[in-house]
Amino acid sequence: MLTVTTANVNGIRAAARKGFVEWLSDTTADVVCLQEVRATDEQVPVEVRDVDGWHMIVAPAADKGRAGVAVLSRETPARVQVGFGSEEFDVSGRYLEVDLPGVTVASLYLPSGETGTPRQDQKERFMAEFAEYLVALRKRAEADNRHVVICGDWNIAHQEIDLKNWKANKKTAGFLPEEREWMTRVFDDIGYVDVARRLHPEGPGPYSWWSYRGRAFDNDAGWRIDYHIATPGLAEAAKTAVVERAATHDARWSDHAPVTVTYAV
Amino acid sequence: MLTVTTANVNGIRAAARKGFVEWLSDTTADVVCLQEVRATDEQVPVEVRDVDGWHMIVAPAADKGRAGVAVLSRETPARVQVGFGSEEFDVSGRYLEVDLPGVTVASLYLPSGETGTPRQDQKERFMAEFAEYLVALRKRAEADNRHVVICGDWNIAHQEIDLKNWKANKKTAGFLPEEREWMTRVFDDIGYVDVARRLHPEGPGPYSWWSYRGRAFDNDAGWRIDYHIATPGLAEAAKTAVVERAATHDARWSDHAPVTVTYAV
DNA sequence: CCTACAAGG
DNA sequence: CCTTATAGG
Repeated sequence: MLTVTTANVNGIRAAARKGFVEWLSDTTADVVCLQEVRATDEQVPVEVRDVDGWHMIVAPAADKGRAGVAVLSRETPARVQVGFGSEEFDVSGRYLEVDLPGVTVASLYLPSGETGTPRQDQKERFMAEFAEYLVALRKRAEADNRHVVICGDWNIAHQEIDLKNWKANKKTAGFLPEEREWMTRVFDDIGYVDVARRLHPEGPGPYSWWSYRGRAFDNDAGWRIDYHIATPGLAEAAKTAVVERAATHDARWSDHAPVTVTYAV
Repeated sequence: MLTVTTANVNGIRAAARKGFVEWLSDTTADVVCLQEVRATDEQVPVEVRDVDGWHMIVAPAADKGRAGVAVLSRETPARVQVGFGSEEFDVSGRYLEVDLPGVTVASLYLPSGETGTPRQDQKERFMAEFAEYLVALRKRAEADNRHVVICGDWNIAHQEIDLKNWKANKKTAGFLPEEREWMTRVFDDIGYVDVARRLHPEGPGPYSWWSYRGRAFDNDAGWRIDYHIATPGLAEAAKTAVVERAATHDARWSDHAPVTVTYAV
Protein backbone atom coordinates (compact mmCIF):
# COMPACT_ATOMS: atom_id res chain seq x y z
CA MET A 1 0.00 0.00 0.00
CA LEU A 2 1.21 3.46 -0.89
CA THR A 3 -0.61 6.51 0.36
CA VAL A 4 0.09 9.77 -1.45
CA THR A 5 -1.18 13.21 -0.51
CA THR A 6 -1.04 16.44 -2.48
CA ALA A 7 -1.55 19.82 -0.85
CA ASN A 8 -1.12 23.38 -2.00
CA VAL A 9 0.08 24.97 1.26
CA ASN A 10 -0.11 28.61 0.12
CA GLY A 11 3.19 29.47 1.81
CA ILE A 12 4.72 26.79 3.98
CA ARG A 13 5.86 29.33 6.58
CA ALA A 14 2.33 30.61 7.10
CA ALA A 15 0.91 27.07 6.95
CA ALA A 16 3.40 25.87 9.57
CA ARG A 17 2.16 28.59 11.95
CA LYS A 18 -1.45 27.60 11.37
CA GLY A 19 -1.48 23.82 11.80
CA PHE A 20 0.37 22.20 8.90
CA VAL A 21 2.99 20.79 11.27
CA GLU A 22 0.29 19.02 13.30
CA TRP A 23 -1.35 17.74 10.11
CA LEU A 24 1.98 16.35 8.93
CA SER A 25 2.70 14.61 12.21
CA ASP A 26 -0.78 13.01 12.08
CA THR A 27 -0.87 11.89 8.46
CA THR A 28 -0.37 8.27 7.57
CA ALA A 29 0.74 9.14 4.02
CA ASP A 30 3.98 7.76 2.65
CA VAL A 31 4.50 10.60 0.20
CA VAL A 32 3.33 14.22 0.42
CA CYS A 33 3.51 16.50 -2.59
CA LEU A 34 3.40 20.21 -1.81
CA GLN A 35 2.82 23.25 -3.98
CA GLU A 36 3.20 26.97 -3.36
CA VAL A 37 5.87 26.34 -0.78
CA ARG A 38 7.07 29.91 -1.41
CA ALA A 39 10.35 29.30 0.35
CA THR A 40 13.83 28.00 -0.25
CA ASP A 41 15.16 24.98 1.58
CA GLU A 42 16.67 27.22 4.29
CA GLN A 43 13.44 29.21 4.64
CA VAL A 44 11.33 26.09 5.30
CA PRO A 45 10.60 26.08 9.07
CA VAL A 46 12.76 23.52 10.87
CA GLU A 47 9.65 21.89 12.38
CA VAL A 48 8.83 20.85 8.81
CA ARG A 49 12.27 20.39 7.34
CA ASP A 50 13.68 18.28 10.14
CA VAL A 51 10.52 16.36 11.06
CA ASP A 52 11.43 12.83 12.09
CA GLY A 53 11.04 10.06 9.55
CA TRP A 54 10.62 12.26 6.49
CA HIS A 55 12.89 13.04 3.59
CA MET A 56 12.17 16.43 2.04
CA ILE A 57 13.14 17.84 -1.35
CA VAL A 58 12.29 21.41 -2.27
CA ALA A 59 12.31 22.89 -5.77
CA PRO A 60 11.99 26.62 -5.16
CA ALA A 61 11.35 29.26 -7.81
CA ALA A 62 14.14 31.58 -8.90
CA ASP A 63 11.65 34.36 -8.15
CA LYS A 64 11.79 34.81 -4.36
CA GLY A 65 8.67 33.97 -2.39
CA ARG A 66 6.76 32.63 -5.40
CA ALA A 67 5.51 29.17 -6.40
CA GLY A 68 7.85 26.38 -5.26
CA VAL A 69 7.06 22.67 -5.04
CA ALA A 70 8.30 19.97 -2.69
CA VAL A 71 8.05 16.25 -2.03
CA LEU A 72 8.17 14.69 1.40
CA SER A 73 8.66 10.93 1.47
CA ARG A 74 9.35 8.39 4.17
CA GLU A 75 11.76 6.60 1.84
CA THR A 76 14.71 8.33 0.23
CA PRO A 77 14.00 8.72 -3.49
CA ALA A 78 16.30 6.84 -5.86
CA ARG A 79 16.17 9.74 -8.36
CA VAL A 80 15.18 13.38 -8.16
CA GLN A 81 14.37 15.63 -11.12
CA VAL A 82 13.64 19.36 -10.97
CA GLY A 83 11.65 20.67 -13.92
CA PHE A 84 10.64 18.81 -17.07
CA GLY A 85 13.23 20.03 -19.56
CA SER A 86 11.76 23.47 -20.19
CA GLU A 87 14.03 26.46 -20.52
CA GLU A 88 11.30 28.81 -19.37
CA PHE A 89 9.77 26.78 -16.55
CA ASP A 90 12.47 24.62 -15.00
CA VAL A 91 13.53 27.47 -12.66
CA SER A 92 9.95 28.46 -11.85
CA GLY A 93 9.40 26.05 -8.94
CA ARG A 94 6.56 24.24 -10.64
CA TYR A 95 7.66 20.65 -11.19
CA LEU A 96 9.54 18.13 -9.08
CA GLU A 97 9.68 14.42 -9.84
CA VAL A 98 11.03 11.62 -7.65
CA ASP A 99 11.43 7.90 -8.17
CA LEU A 100 10.29 5.63 -5.38
CA PRO A 101 10.17 1.83 -5.61
CA GLY A 102 8.05 1.02 -8.67
CA VAL A 103 6.44 4.45 -8.92
CA THR A 104 7.40 7.91 -10.10
CA VAL A 105 5.67 10.67 -8.12
CA ALA A 106 5.64 14.29 -9.27
CA SER A 107 4.54 17.50 -7.58
CA LEU A 108 3.11 19.97 -10.08
CA TYR A 109 2.06 23.58 -9.66
CA LEU A 110 0.60 24.70 -12.97
CA PRO A 111 0.40 28.50 -13.41
CA SER A 112 -2.96 29.86 -12.34
CA GLY A 113 -3.31 32.24 -15.28
CA GLU A 114 -5.53 35.27 -15.68
CA THR A 115 -7.94 35.60 -18.59
CA GLY A 116 -6.75 37.96 -21.29
CA THR A 117 -3.38 38.77 -19.73
CA PRO A 118 0.24 37.71 -20.30
CA ARG A 119 -0.17 35.41 -17.32
CA GLN A 120 -2.70 33.41 -19.34
CA ASP A 121 -0.28 33.23 -22.28
CA GLN A 122 2.32 31.90 -19.86
CA LYS A 123 -0.13 29.28 -18.58
CA GLU A 124 -0.82 28.16 -22.13
CA ARG A 125 2.87 27.93 -22.96
CA PHE A 126 3.28 25.79 -19.83
CA MET A 127 0.36 23.57 -20.83
CA ALA A 128 1.75 23.04 -24.35
CA GLU A 129 5.25 22.17 -23.17
CA PHE A 130 4.01 20.05 -20.29
CA ALA A 131 1.67 17.98 -22.50
CA GLU A 132 4.69 17.01 -24.62
CA TYR A 133 6.52 15.98 -21.47
CA LEU A 134 3.53 13.94 -20.31
CA VAL A 135 3.71 11.93 -23.53
CA ALA A 136 7.43 11.24 -23.08
CA LEU A 137 6.99 10.46 -19.40
CA ARG A 138 4.31 7.91 -20.12
CA LYS A 139 6.47 6.20 -22.75
CA ARG A 140 9.45 6.14 -20.43
CA ALA A 141 7.35 4.70 -17.62
CA GLU A 142 6.03 1.95 -19.86
CA ALA A 143 9.53 1.07 -21.04
CA ASP A 144 10.74 0.95 -17.45
CA ASN A 145 7.63 -0.82 -16.24
CA ARG A 146 7.00 1.92 -13.72
CA HIS A 147 3.82 3.63 -12.52
CA VAL A 148 3.54 7.41 -12.64
CA VAL A 149 1.34 9.87 -10.76
CA ILE A 150 1.48 13.63 -11.18
CA CYS A 151 0.02 15.16 -8.06
CA GLY A 152 -0.63 18.79 -7.60
CA ASP A 153 -2.48 21.96 -8.30
CA TRP A 154 -3.31 21.81 -11.96
CA ASN A 155 -5.26 25.07 -11.74
CA ILE A 156 -7.95 23.78 -14.08
CA ALA A 157 -11.40 22.47 -13.20
CA HIS A 158 -12.09 19.85 -15.85
CA GLN A 159 -15.84 19.55 -15.91
CA GLU A 160 -18.92 21.44 -14.77
CA ILE A 161 -19.11 19.16 -11.73
CA ASP A 162 -15.64 20.31 -10.71
CA LEU A 163 -16.67 23.76 -9.49
CA LYS A 164 -19.74 25.12 -7.73
CA ASN A 165 -20.52 28.06 -9.99
CA TRP A 166 -19.51 26.85 -13.40
CA LYS A 167 -21.94 29.10 -15.28
CA ALA A 168 -20.48 32.24 -13.75
CA ASN A 169 -16.95 31.08 -14.46
CA LYS A 170 -17.00 30.22 -18.15
CA LYS A 171 -14.60 33.10 -18.82
CA THR A 172 -12.56 32.65 -15.66
CA ALA A 173 -9.02 31.32 -15.89
CA GLY A 174 -9.14 27.75 -14.63
CA PHE A 175 -12.42 26.93 -16.41
CA LEU A 176 -11.80 28.27 -19.91
CA PRO A 177 -12.84 25.96 -22.79
CA GLU A 178 -9.26 25.65 -24.06
CA GLU A 179 -8.05 24.67 -20.58
CA ARG A 180 -10.77 22.07 -20.15
CA GLU A 181 -10.04 20.66 -23.61
CA TRP A 182 -6.36 20.44 -22.77
CA MET A 183 -7.19 18.31 -19.71
CA THR A 184 -9.42 16.13 -21.85
CA ARG A 185 -6.46 15.55 -24.17
CA VAL A 186 -4.29 14.60 -21.19
CA PHE A 187 -6.84 11.91 -20.38
CA ASP A 188 -8.17 10.76 -23.74
CA ASP A 189 -5.17 11.26 -26.05
CA ILE A 190 -2.16 10.93 -23.76
CA GLY A 191 -3.77 8.28 -21.60
CA TYR A 192 -3.60 9.48 -18.01
CA VAL A 193 -6.43 8.98 -15.52
CA ASP A 194 -8.05 11.37 -13.05
CA VAL A 195 -7.83 9.04 -10.05
CA ALA A 196 -10.31 10.70 -7.69
CA ARG A 197 -12.94 11.16 -10.41
CA ARG A 198 -12.56 7.54 -11.48
CA LEU A 199 -13.32 6.40 -7.91
CA HIS A 200 -16.08 8.97 -7.47
CA PRO A 201 -17.74 9.58 -10.85
CA GLU A 202 -20.60 11.46 -9.26
CA GLY A 203 -20.28 15.21 -8.73
CA PRO A 204 -20.55 17.88 -7.78
CA GLY A 205 -17.12 18.05 -6.18
CA PRO A 206 -15.53 17.16 -3.97
CA TYR A 207 -13.75 20.50 -4.22
CA SER A 208 -10.20 21.04 -3.09
CA TRP A 209 -9.87 24.85 -3.19
CA TRP A 210 -12.02 27.63 -1.78
CA SER A 211 -11.24 31.32 -2.12
CA TYR A 212 -10.39 33.10 1.10
CA ARG A 213 -12.78 35.86 0.04
CA GLY A 214 -16.30 36.02 1.38
CA ARG A 215 -17.75 32.81 2.79
CA ALA A 216 -16.58 30.52 0.00
CA PHE A 217 -15.34 27.80 2.35
CA ASP A 218 -18.43 27.76 4.58
CA ASN A 219 -20.70 27.69 1.52
CA ASP A 220 -18.51 25.04 -0.13
CA ALA A 221 -18.24 27.34 -3.14
CA GLY A 222 -15.08 25.62 -4.29
CA TRP A 223 -13.18 24.23 -7.24
CA ARG A 224 -11.61 20.81 -7.78
CA ILE A 225 -8.22 21.78 -9.18
CA ASP A 226 -5.92 19.53 -7.12
CA TYR A 227 -5.52 16.14 -8.76
CA HIS A 228 -3.77 12.81 -8.80
CA ILE A 229 -3.25 12.21 -12.51
CA ALA A 230 -1.90 8.68 -12.93
CA THR A 231 -0.96 6.11 -15.54
CA PRO A 232 -3.79 3.59 -16.02
CA GLY A 233 -2.26 0.72 -14.09
CA LEU A 234 -1.71 2.87 -11.03
CA ALA A 235 -5.14 4.49 -11.33
CA GLU A 236 -6.70 1.03 -11.27
CA ALA A 237 -4.77 0.26 -8.09
CA ALA A 238 -6.28 3.28 -6.32
CA LYS A 239 -8.50 2.12 -3.48
CA THR A 240 -9.58 5.36 -1.78
CA ALA A 241 -9.45 9.06 -2.63
CA VAL A 242 -10.29 11.63 0.00
CA VAL A 243 -10.30 15.41 0.07
CA GLU A 244 -9.32 16.26 3.62
CA ARG A 245 -11.71 19.14 3.95
CA ALA A 246 -12.11 18.32 7.64
CA ALA A 247 -8.38 18.57 8.16
CA THR A 248 -8.47 22.10 6.94
CA HIS A 249 -11.71 22.80 8.80
CA ASP A 250 -10.27 22.02 12.23
CA ALA A 251 -7.35 24.29 11.54
CA ARG A 252 -7.45 25.83 8.10
CA TRP A 253 -3.82 26.25 7.18
CA SER A 254 -4.34 26.83 3.44
CA ASP A 255 -7.02 27.82 0.98
CA HIS A 256 -6.58 24.32 -0.53
CA ALA A 257 -7.36 21.00 1.18
CA PRO A 258 -5.07 17.94 0.97
CA VAL A 259 -6.13 15.24 -1.50
CA THR A 260 -5.08 11.77 -0.37
CA VAL A 261 -5.15 8.56 -2.39
CA THR A 262 -4.21 5.06 -1.27
CA TYR A 263 -2.78 2.83 -3.99
CA ALA A 264 -2.57 -0.96 -3.68
CA VAL A 265 0.95 -1.25 -5.02
CA MET B 1 -5.30 72.21 34.17
CA LEU B 2 -4.37 70.96 30.75
CA THR B 3 -3.11 67.43 30.27
CA VAL B 4 -1.25 66.72 27.05
CA THR B 5 0.00 63.32 25.86
CA THR B 6 2.33 62.53 23.00
CA ALA B 7 2.56 59.05 21.53
CA ASN B 8 4.23 57.58 18.48
CA VAL B 9 1.69 54.89 17.58
CA ASN B 10 3.78 53.12 14.90
CA GLY B 11 0.77 52.70 12.61
CA ILE B 12 -2.59 53.67 14.05
CA ARG B 13 -4.32 50.75 12.34
CA ALA B 14 -2.05 48.22 14.02
CA ALA B 15 -2.17 50.13 17.33
CA ALA B 16 -5.98 50.17 17.24
CA ARG B 17 -5.99 46.38 16.95
CA LYS B 18 -3.60 46.04 19.88
CA GLY B 19 -5.10 48.26 22.58
CA PHE B 20 -4.76 51.92 21.56
CA VAL B 21 -8.54 52.31 21.47
CA GLU B 22 -8.80 51.15 25.09
CA TRP B 23 -5.93 53.43 26.10
CA LEU B 24 -7.67 56.38 24.45
CA SER B 25 -10.98 55.70 26.14
CA ASP B 26 -9.20 55.52 29.52
CA THR B 27 -6.94 58.56 29.25
CA THR B 28 -7.78 61.73 31.10
CA ALA B 29 -5.71 63.84 28.70
CA ASP B 30 -7.26 66.88 27.04
CA VAL B 31 -4.96 66.77 24.03
CA VAL B 32 -3.21 63.79 22.43
CA CYS B 33 -0.48 64.28 19.85
CA LEU B 34 0.21 61.27 17.65
CA GLN B 35 3.08 60.44 15.34
CA GLU B 36 3.59 57.72 12.75
CA VAL B 37 -0.13 57.48 12.14
CA ARG B 38 0.71 55.97 8.73
CA ALA B 39 -2.81 56.47 7.47
CA THR B 40 -5.02 59.04 5.83
CA ASP B 41 -8.12 60.38 7.53
CA GLU B 42 -10.25 57.71 5.82
CA GLN B 43 -7.82 54.95 6.75
CA VAL B 44 -7.94 55.77 10.47
CA PRO B 45 -10.13 53.08 12.09
CA VAL B 46 -13.59 54.44 12.92
CA GLU B 47 -13.19 53.38 16.56
CA VAL B 48 -10.49 56.04 16.76
CA ARG B 49 -11.81 58.61 14.31
CA ASP B 50 -15.34 58.74 15.64
CA VAL B 51 -14.60 58.21 19.32
CA ASP B 52 -17.02 60.24 21.43
CA GLY B 53 -15.86 63.56 22.81
CA TRP B 54 -12.74 63.93 20.68
CA HIS B 55 -11.90 66.13 17.75
CA MET B 56 -9.27 64.62 15.46
CA ILE B 57 -7.06 66.24 12.85
CA VAL B 58 -4.73 64.15 10.72
CA ALA B 59 -1.82 65.43 8.65
CA PRO B 60 -0.84 62.43 6.53
CA ALA B 61 2.26 62.17 4.37
CA ALA B 62 1.99 62.38 0.60
CA ASP B 63 3.94 59.11 0.63
CA LYS B 64 1.35 56.39 1.36
CA GLY B 65 1.70 54.49 4.62
CA ARG B 66 4.58 56.64 5.91
CA ALA B 67 4.96 59.10 8.79
CA GLY B 68 1.77 61.10 9.44
CA VAL B 69 0.95 63.11 12.56
CA ALA B 70 -2.36 63.87 14.26
CA VAL B 71 -3.85 65.80 17.14
CA LEU B 72 -6.84 64.67 19.15
CA SER B 73 -8.41 67.32 21.40
CA ARG B 74 -11.55 67.50 23.45
CA GLU B 75 -12.02 71.11 22.36
CA THR B 76 -12.20 72.11 18.72
CA PRO B 77 -9.00 73.98 17.82
CA ALA B 78 -9.40 77.63 16.83
CA ARG B 79 -6.65 77.29 14.22
CA VAL B 80 -4.99 74.36 12.47
CA GLN B 81 -1.68 74.46 10.59
CA VAL B 82 -0.14 71.64 8.61
CA GLY B 83 3.61 71.93 8.16
CA PHE B 84 5.88 74.81 9.14
CA GLY B 85 6.37 76.60 5.84
CA SER B 86 8.85 74.14 4.30
CA GLU B 87 8.56 73.23 0.67
CA GLU B 88 10.27 69.91 1.26
CA PHE B 89 8.62 68.85 4.50
CA ASP B 90 5.10 70.30 4.61
CA VAL B 91 3.70 67.31 2.68
CA SER B 92 5.72 64.76 4.65
CA GLY B 93 3.25 64.29 7.53
CA ARG B 94 5.70 65.50 10.15
CA TYR B 95 4.24 68.66 11.67
CA LEU B 96 0.75 69.67 12.75
CA GLU B 97 0.01 72.67 14.94
CA VAL B 98 -3.27 73.63 16.58
CA ASP B 99 -4.36 76.59 18.69
CA LEU B 100 -6.30 75.86 21.84
CA PRO B 101 -7.27 78.48 24.43
CA GLY B 102 -4.01 80.17 25.48
CA VAL B 103 -1.72 77.48 24.15
CA THR B 104 -0.43 76.30 20.81
CA VAL B 105 0.17 72.53 20.69
CA ALA B 106 2.14 70.86 17.91
CA SER B 107 2.69 67.22 16.99
CA LEU B 108 6.14 66.66 15.53
CA TYR B 109 7.66 63.60 13.91
CA LEU B 110 11.25 64.43 13.12
CA PRO B 111 12.92 62.12 10.56
CA SER B 112 14.73 59.25 12.22
CA GLY B 113 17.77 59.46 9.94
CA GLU B 114 20.42 56.86 9.28
CA THR B 115 24.10 57.57 9.79
CA GLY B 116 26.00 58.19 6.58
CA THR B 117 23.02 57.93 4.22
CA PRO B 118 20.78 60.40 2.35
CA ARG B 119 18.22 59.86 5.08
CA GLN B 120 20.61 61.51 7.52
CA ASP B 121 21.07 64.44 5.14
CA GLN B 122 17.30 64.77 5.04
CA LYS B 123 17.12 64.74 8.83
CA GLU B 124 19.70 67.52 8.99
CA ARG B 125 17.86 69.61 6.42
CA PHE B 126 14.73 69.18 8.52
CA MET B 127 16.58 70.17 11.69
CA ALA B 128 18.00 73.32 10.05
CA GLU B 129 14.67 74.46 8.66
CA PHE B 130 12.76 73.54 11.78
CA ALA B 131 15.14 75.44 14.08
CA GLU B 132 14.41 78.59 12.11
CA TYR B 133 10.71 77.95 12.51
CA LEU B 134 11.12 77.42 16.24
CA VAL B 135 12.65 80.89 16.52
CA ALA B 136 9.76 82.47 14.62
CA LEU B 137 7.20 80.45 16.57
CA ARG B 138 8.60 81.58 19.89
CA LYS B 139 8.54 85.24 18.80
CA ARG B 140 4.97 84.93 17.53
CA ALA B 141 3.88 83.26 20.76
CA GLU B 142 5.41 86.04 22.86
CA ALA B 143 3.75 88.70 20.74
CA ASP B 144 0.41 86.92 21.09
CA ASN B 145 0.98 86.13 24.76
CA ARG B 146 0.48 82.43 24.05
CA HIS B 147 2.21 79.35 25.39
CA VAL B 148 3.67 76.80 22.97
CA VAL B 149 4.52 73.14 23.34
CA ILE B 150 5.92 70.97 20.58
CA CYS B 151 5.15 67.38 21.46
CA GLY B 152 6.40 64.41 19.59
CA ASP B 153 9.08 62.06 18.46
CA TRP B 154 12.14 64.23 18.01
CA ASN B 155 14.25 61.16 17.18
CA ILE B 156 17.19 62.52 19.16
CA ALA B 157 18.35 61.51 22.63
CA HIS B 158 19.82 64.70 24.05
CA GLN B 159 22.18 63.49 26.76
CA GLU B 160 23.94 60.35 27.90
CA ILE B 161 21.17 59.82 30.49
CA ASP B 162 18.61 59.73 27.67
CA LEU B 163 19.51 56.27 26.41
CA LYS B 164 20.65 53.07 28.07
CA ASN B 165 23.69 52.27 25.94
CA TRP B 166 25.05 55.67 25.06
CA LYS B 167 28.62 54.46 24.61
CA ALA B 168 27.64 51.94 21.94
CA ASN B 169 25.51 54.50 20.14
CA LYS B 170 27.86 57.43 19.64
CA LYS B 171 27.72 56.86 15.89
CA THR B 172 24.05 55.89 15.77
CA ALA B 173 21.55 58.28 14.23
CA GLY B 174 19.61 59.80 17.11
CA PHE B 175 22.68 60.25 19.31
CA LEU B 176 25.16 61.85 16.95
CA PRO B 177 27.11 64.83 18.34
CA GLU B 178 25.61 67.21 15.77
CA GLU B 179 22.10 66.09 16.67
CA ARG B 180 22.70 66.51 20.39
CA GLU B 181 24.23 69.95 19.80
CA TRP B 182 21.23 70.93 17.74
CA MET B 183 18.92 70.08 20.64
CA THR B 184 21.16 72.04 22.99
CA ARG B 185 20.71 75.05 20.71
CA VAL B 186 16.93 74.58 20.79
CA PHE B 187 17.14 74.87 24.57
CA ASP B 188 19.98 77.29 25.23
CA ASP B 189 19.84 79.58 22.20
CA ILE B 190 16.22 79.46 21.07
CA GLY B 191 14.88 79.23 24.59
CA TYR B 192 12.64 76.18 24.74
CA VAL B 193 12.54 73.85 27.73
CA ASP B 194 12.59 70.04 27.95
CA VAL B 195 9.60 69.73 30.28
CA ALA B 196 10.05 66.17 31.53
CA ARG B 197 13.78 66.63 32.17
CA ARG B 198 13.14 69.87 34.04
CA LEU B 199 10.76 68.04 36.39
CA HIS B 200 13.03 64.99 36.66
CA PRO B 201 16.66 66.15 36.32
CA GLU B 202 17.96 62.77 37.43
CA GLY B 203 18.57 60.10 34.87
CA PRO B 204 18.91 57.61 33.52
CA GLY B 205 15.65 57.75 31.59
CA PRO B 206 12.81 57.52 31.79
CA TYR B 207 12.93 56.15 28.26
CA SER B 208 10.03 56.41 25.83
CA TRP B 209 11.10 54.06 23.01
CA TRP B 210 12.36 50.49 23.01
CA SER B 211 13.27 48.57 19.87
CA TYR B 212 11.04 45.63 19.07
CA ARG B 213 14.18 43.59 18.48
CA GLY B 214 15.51 41.27 21.13
CA ARG B 215 14.44 41.92 24.72
CA ALA B 216 14.93 45.69 24.64
CA PHE B 217 11.63 46.46 26.36
CA ASP B 218 12.02 43.87 29.13
CA ASN B 219 15.59 45.02 29.77
CA ASP B 220 14.52 48.69 29.60
CA ALA B 221 17.20 49.20 26.95
CA GLY B 222 15.44 52.28 25.65
CA TRP B 223 15.87 55.82 24.43
CA ARG B 224 14.15 59.04 25.52
CA ILE B 225 13.28 60.58 22.18
CA ASP B 226 9.66 61.62 22.77
CA TYR B 227 9.49 65.08 24.31
CA HIS B 228 7.33 67.97 25.39
CA ILE B 229 9.43 70.97 24.32
CA ALA B 230 7.74 74.09 25.67
CA THR B 231 8.15 77.82 26.00
CA PRO B 232 9.50 78.74 29.46
CA GLY B 233 6.26 79.97 30.97
CA LEU B 234 4.43 76.78 30.05
CA ALA B 235 7.34 74.61 31.16
CA GLU B 236 7.19 76.27 34.58
CA ALA B 237 3.50 75.46 34.77
CA ALA B 238 4.15 71.74 34.26
CA LYS B 239 3.21 69.83 37.40
CA THR B 240 3.74 66.19 36.43
CA ALA B 241 5.43 64.34 33.58
CA VAL B 242 4.93 60.61 33.20
CA VAL B 243 6.08 58.07 30.67
CA GLU B 244 3.24 55.57 30.50
CA ARG B 245 5.47 52.52 30.24
CA ALA B 246 2.86 50.56 32.19
CA ALA B 247 0.20 51.44 29.66
CA THR B 248 2.25 49.83 26.97
CA HIS B 249 3.24 46.96 29.23
CA ASP B 250 -0.34 45.81 29.85
CA ALA B 251 -1.01 45.88 26.13
CA ARG B 252 1.96 47.03 24.12
CA TRP B 253 0.42 48.74 21.12
CA SER B 254 3.57 50.55 19.96
CA ASP B 255 7.33 50.48 20.34
CA HIS B 256 6.96 53.94 21.96
CA ALA B 257 5.21 54.75 25.25
CA PRO B 258 2.94 57.78 25.71
CA VAL B 259 4.48 60.77 27.51
CA THR B 260 1.92 62.73 29.50
CA VAL B 261 2.36 66.16 31.11
CA THR B 262 -0.13 68.10 33.18
CA TYR B 263 0.15 71.87 32.92
CA ALA B 264 -1.42 74.27 35.46
CA VAL B 265 -2.79 76.67 32.92
C1' DC C 1 10.95 42.86 15.05
C1' DC C 2 7.44 45.76 13.63
C1' DT C 3 4.65 48.84 10.05
C1' DA C 4 2.30 49.50 5.55
C1' DC C 5 2.64 48.68 0.50
C1' DA C 6 2.93 46.00 -3.74
C1' DA C 7 2.17 42.08 -6.63
C1' DG C 8 0.57 37.45 -7.17
C1' DG C 9 -3.10 34.43 -6.34
C1' DC D 1 -8.71 37.75 1.73
C1' DC D 2 -4.55 35.56 1.86
C1' DT D 3 0.70 35.15 0.85
C1' DT D 4 5.71 36.94 0.67
C1' DA D 5 8.92 40.93 -0.55
C1' DT D 6 10.34 45.44 0.28
C1' DA D 7 11.47 49.95 2.37
C1' DG D 8 11.30 52.49 6.45
C1' DG D 9 11.88 52.41 11.17
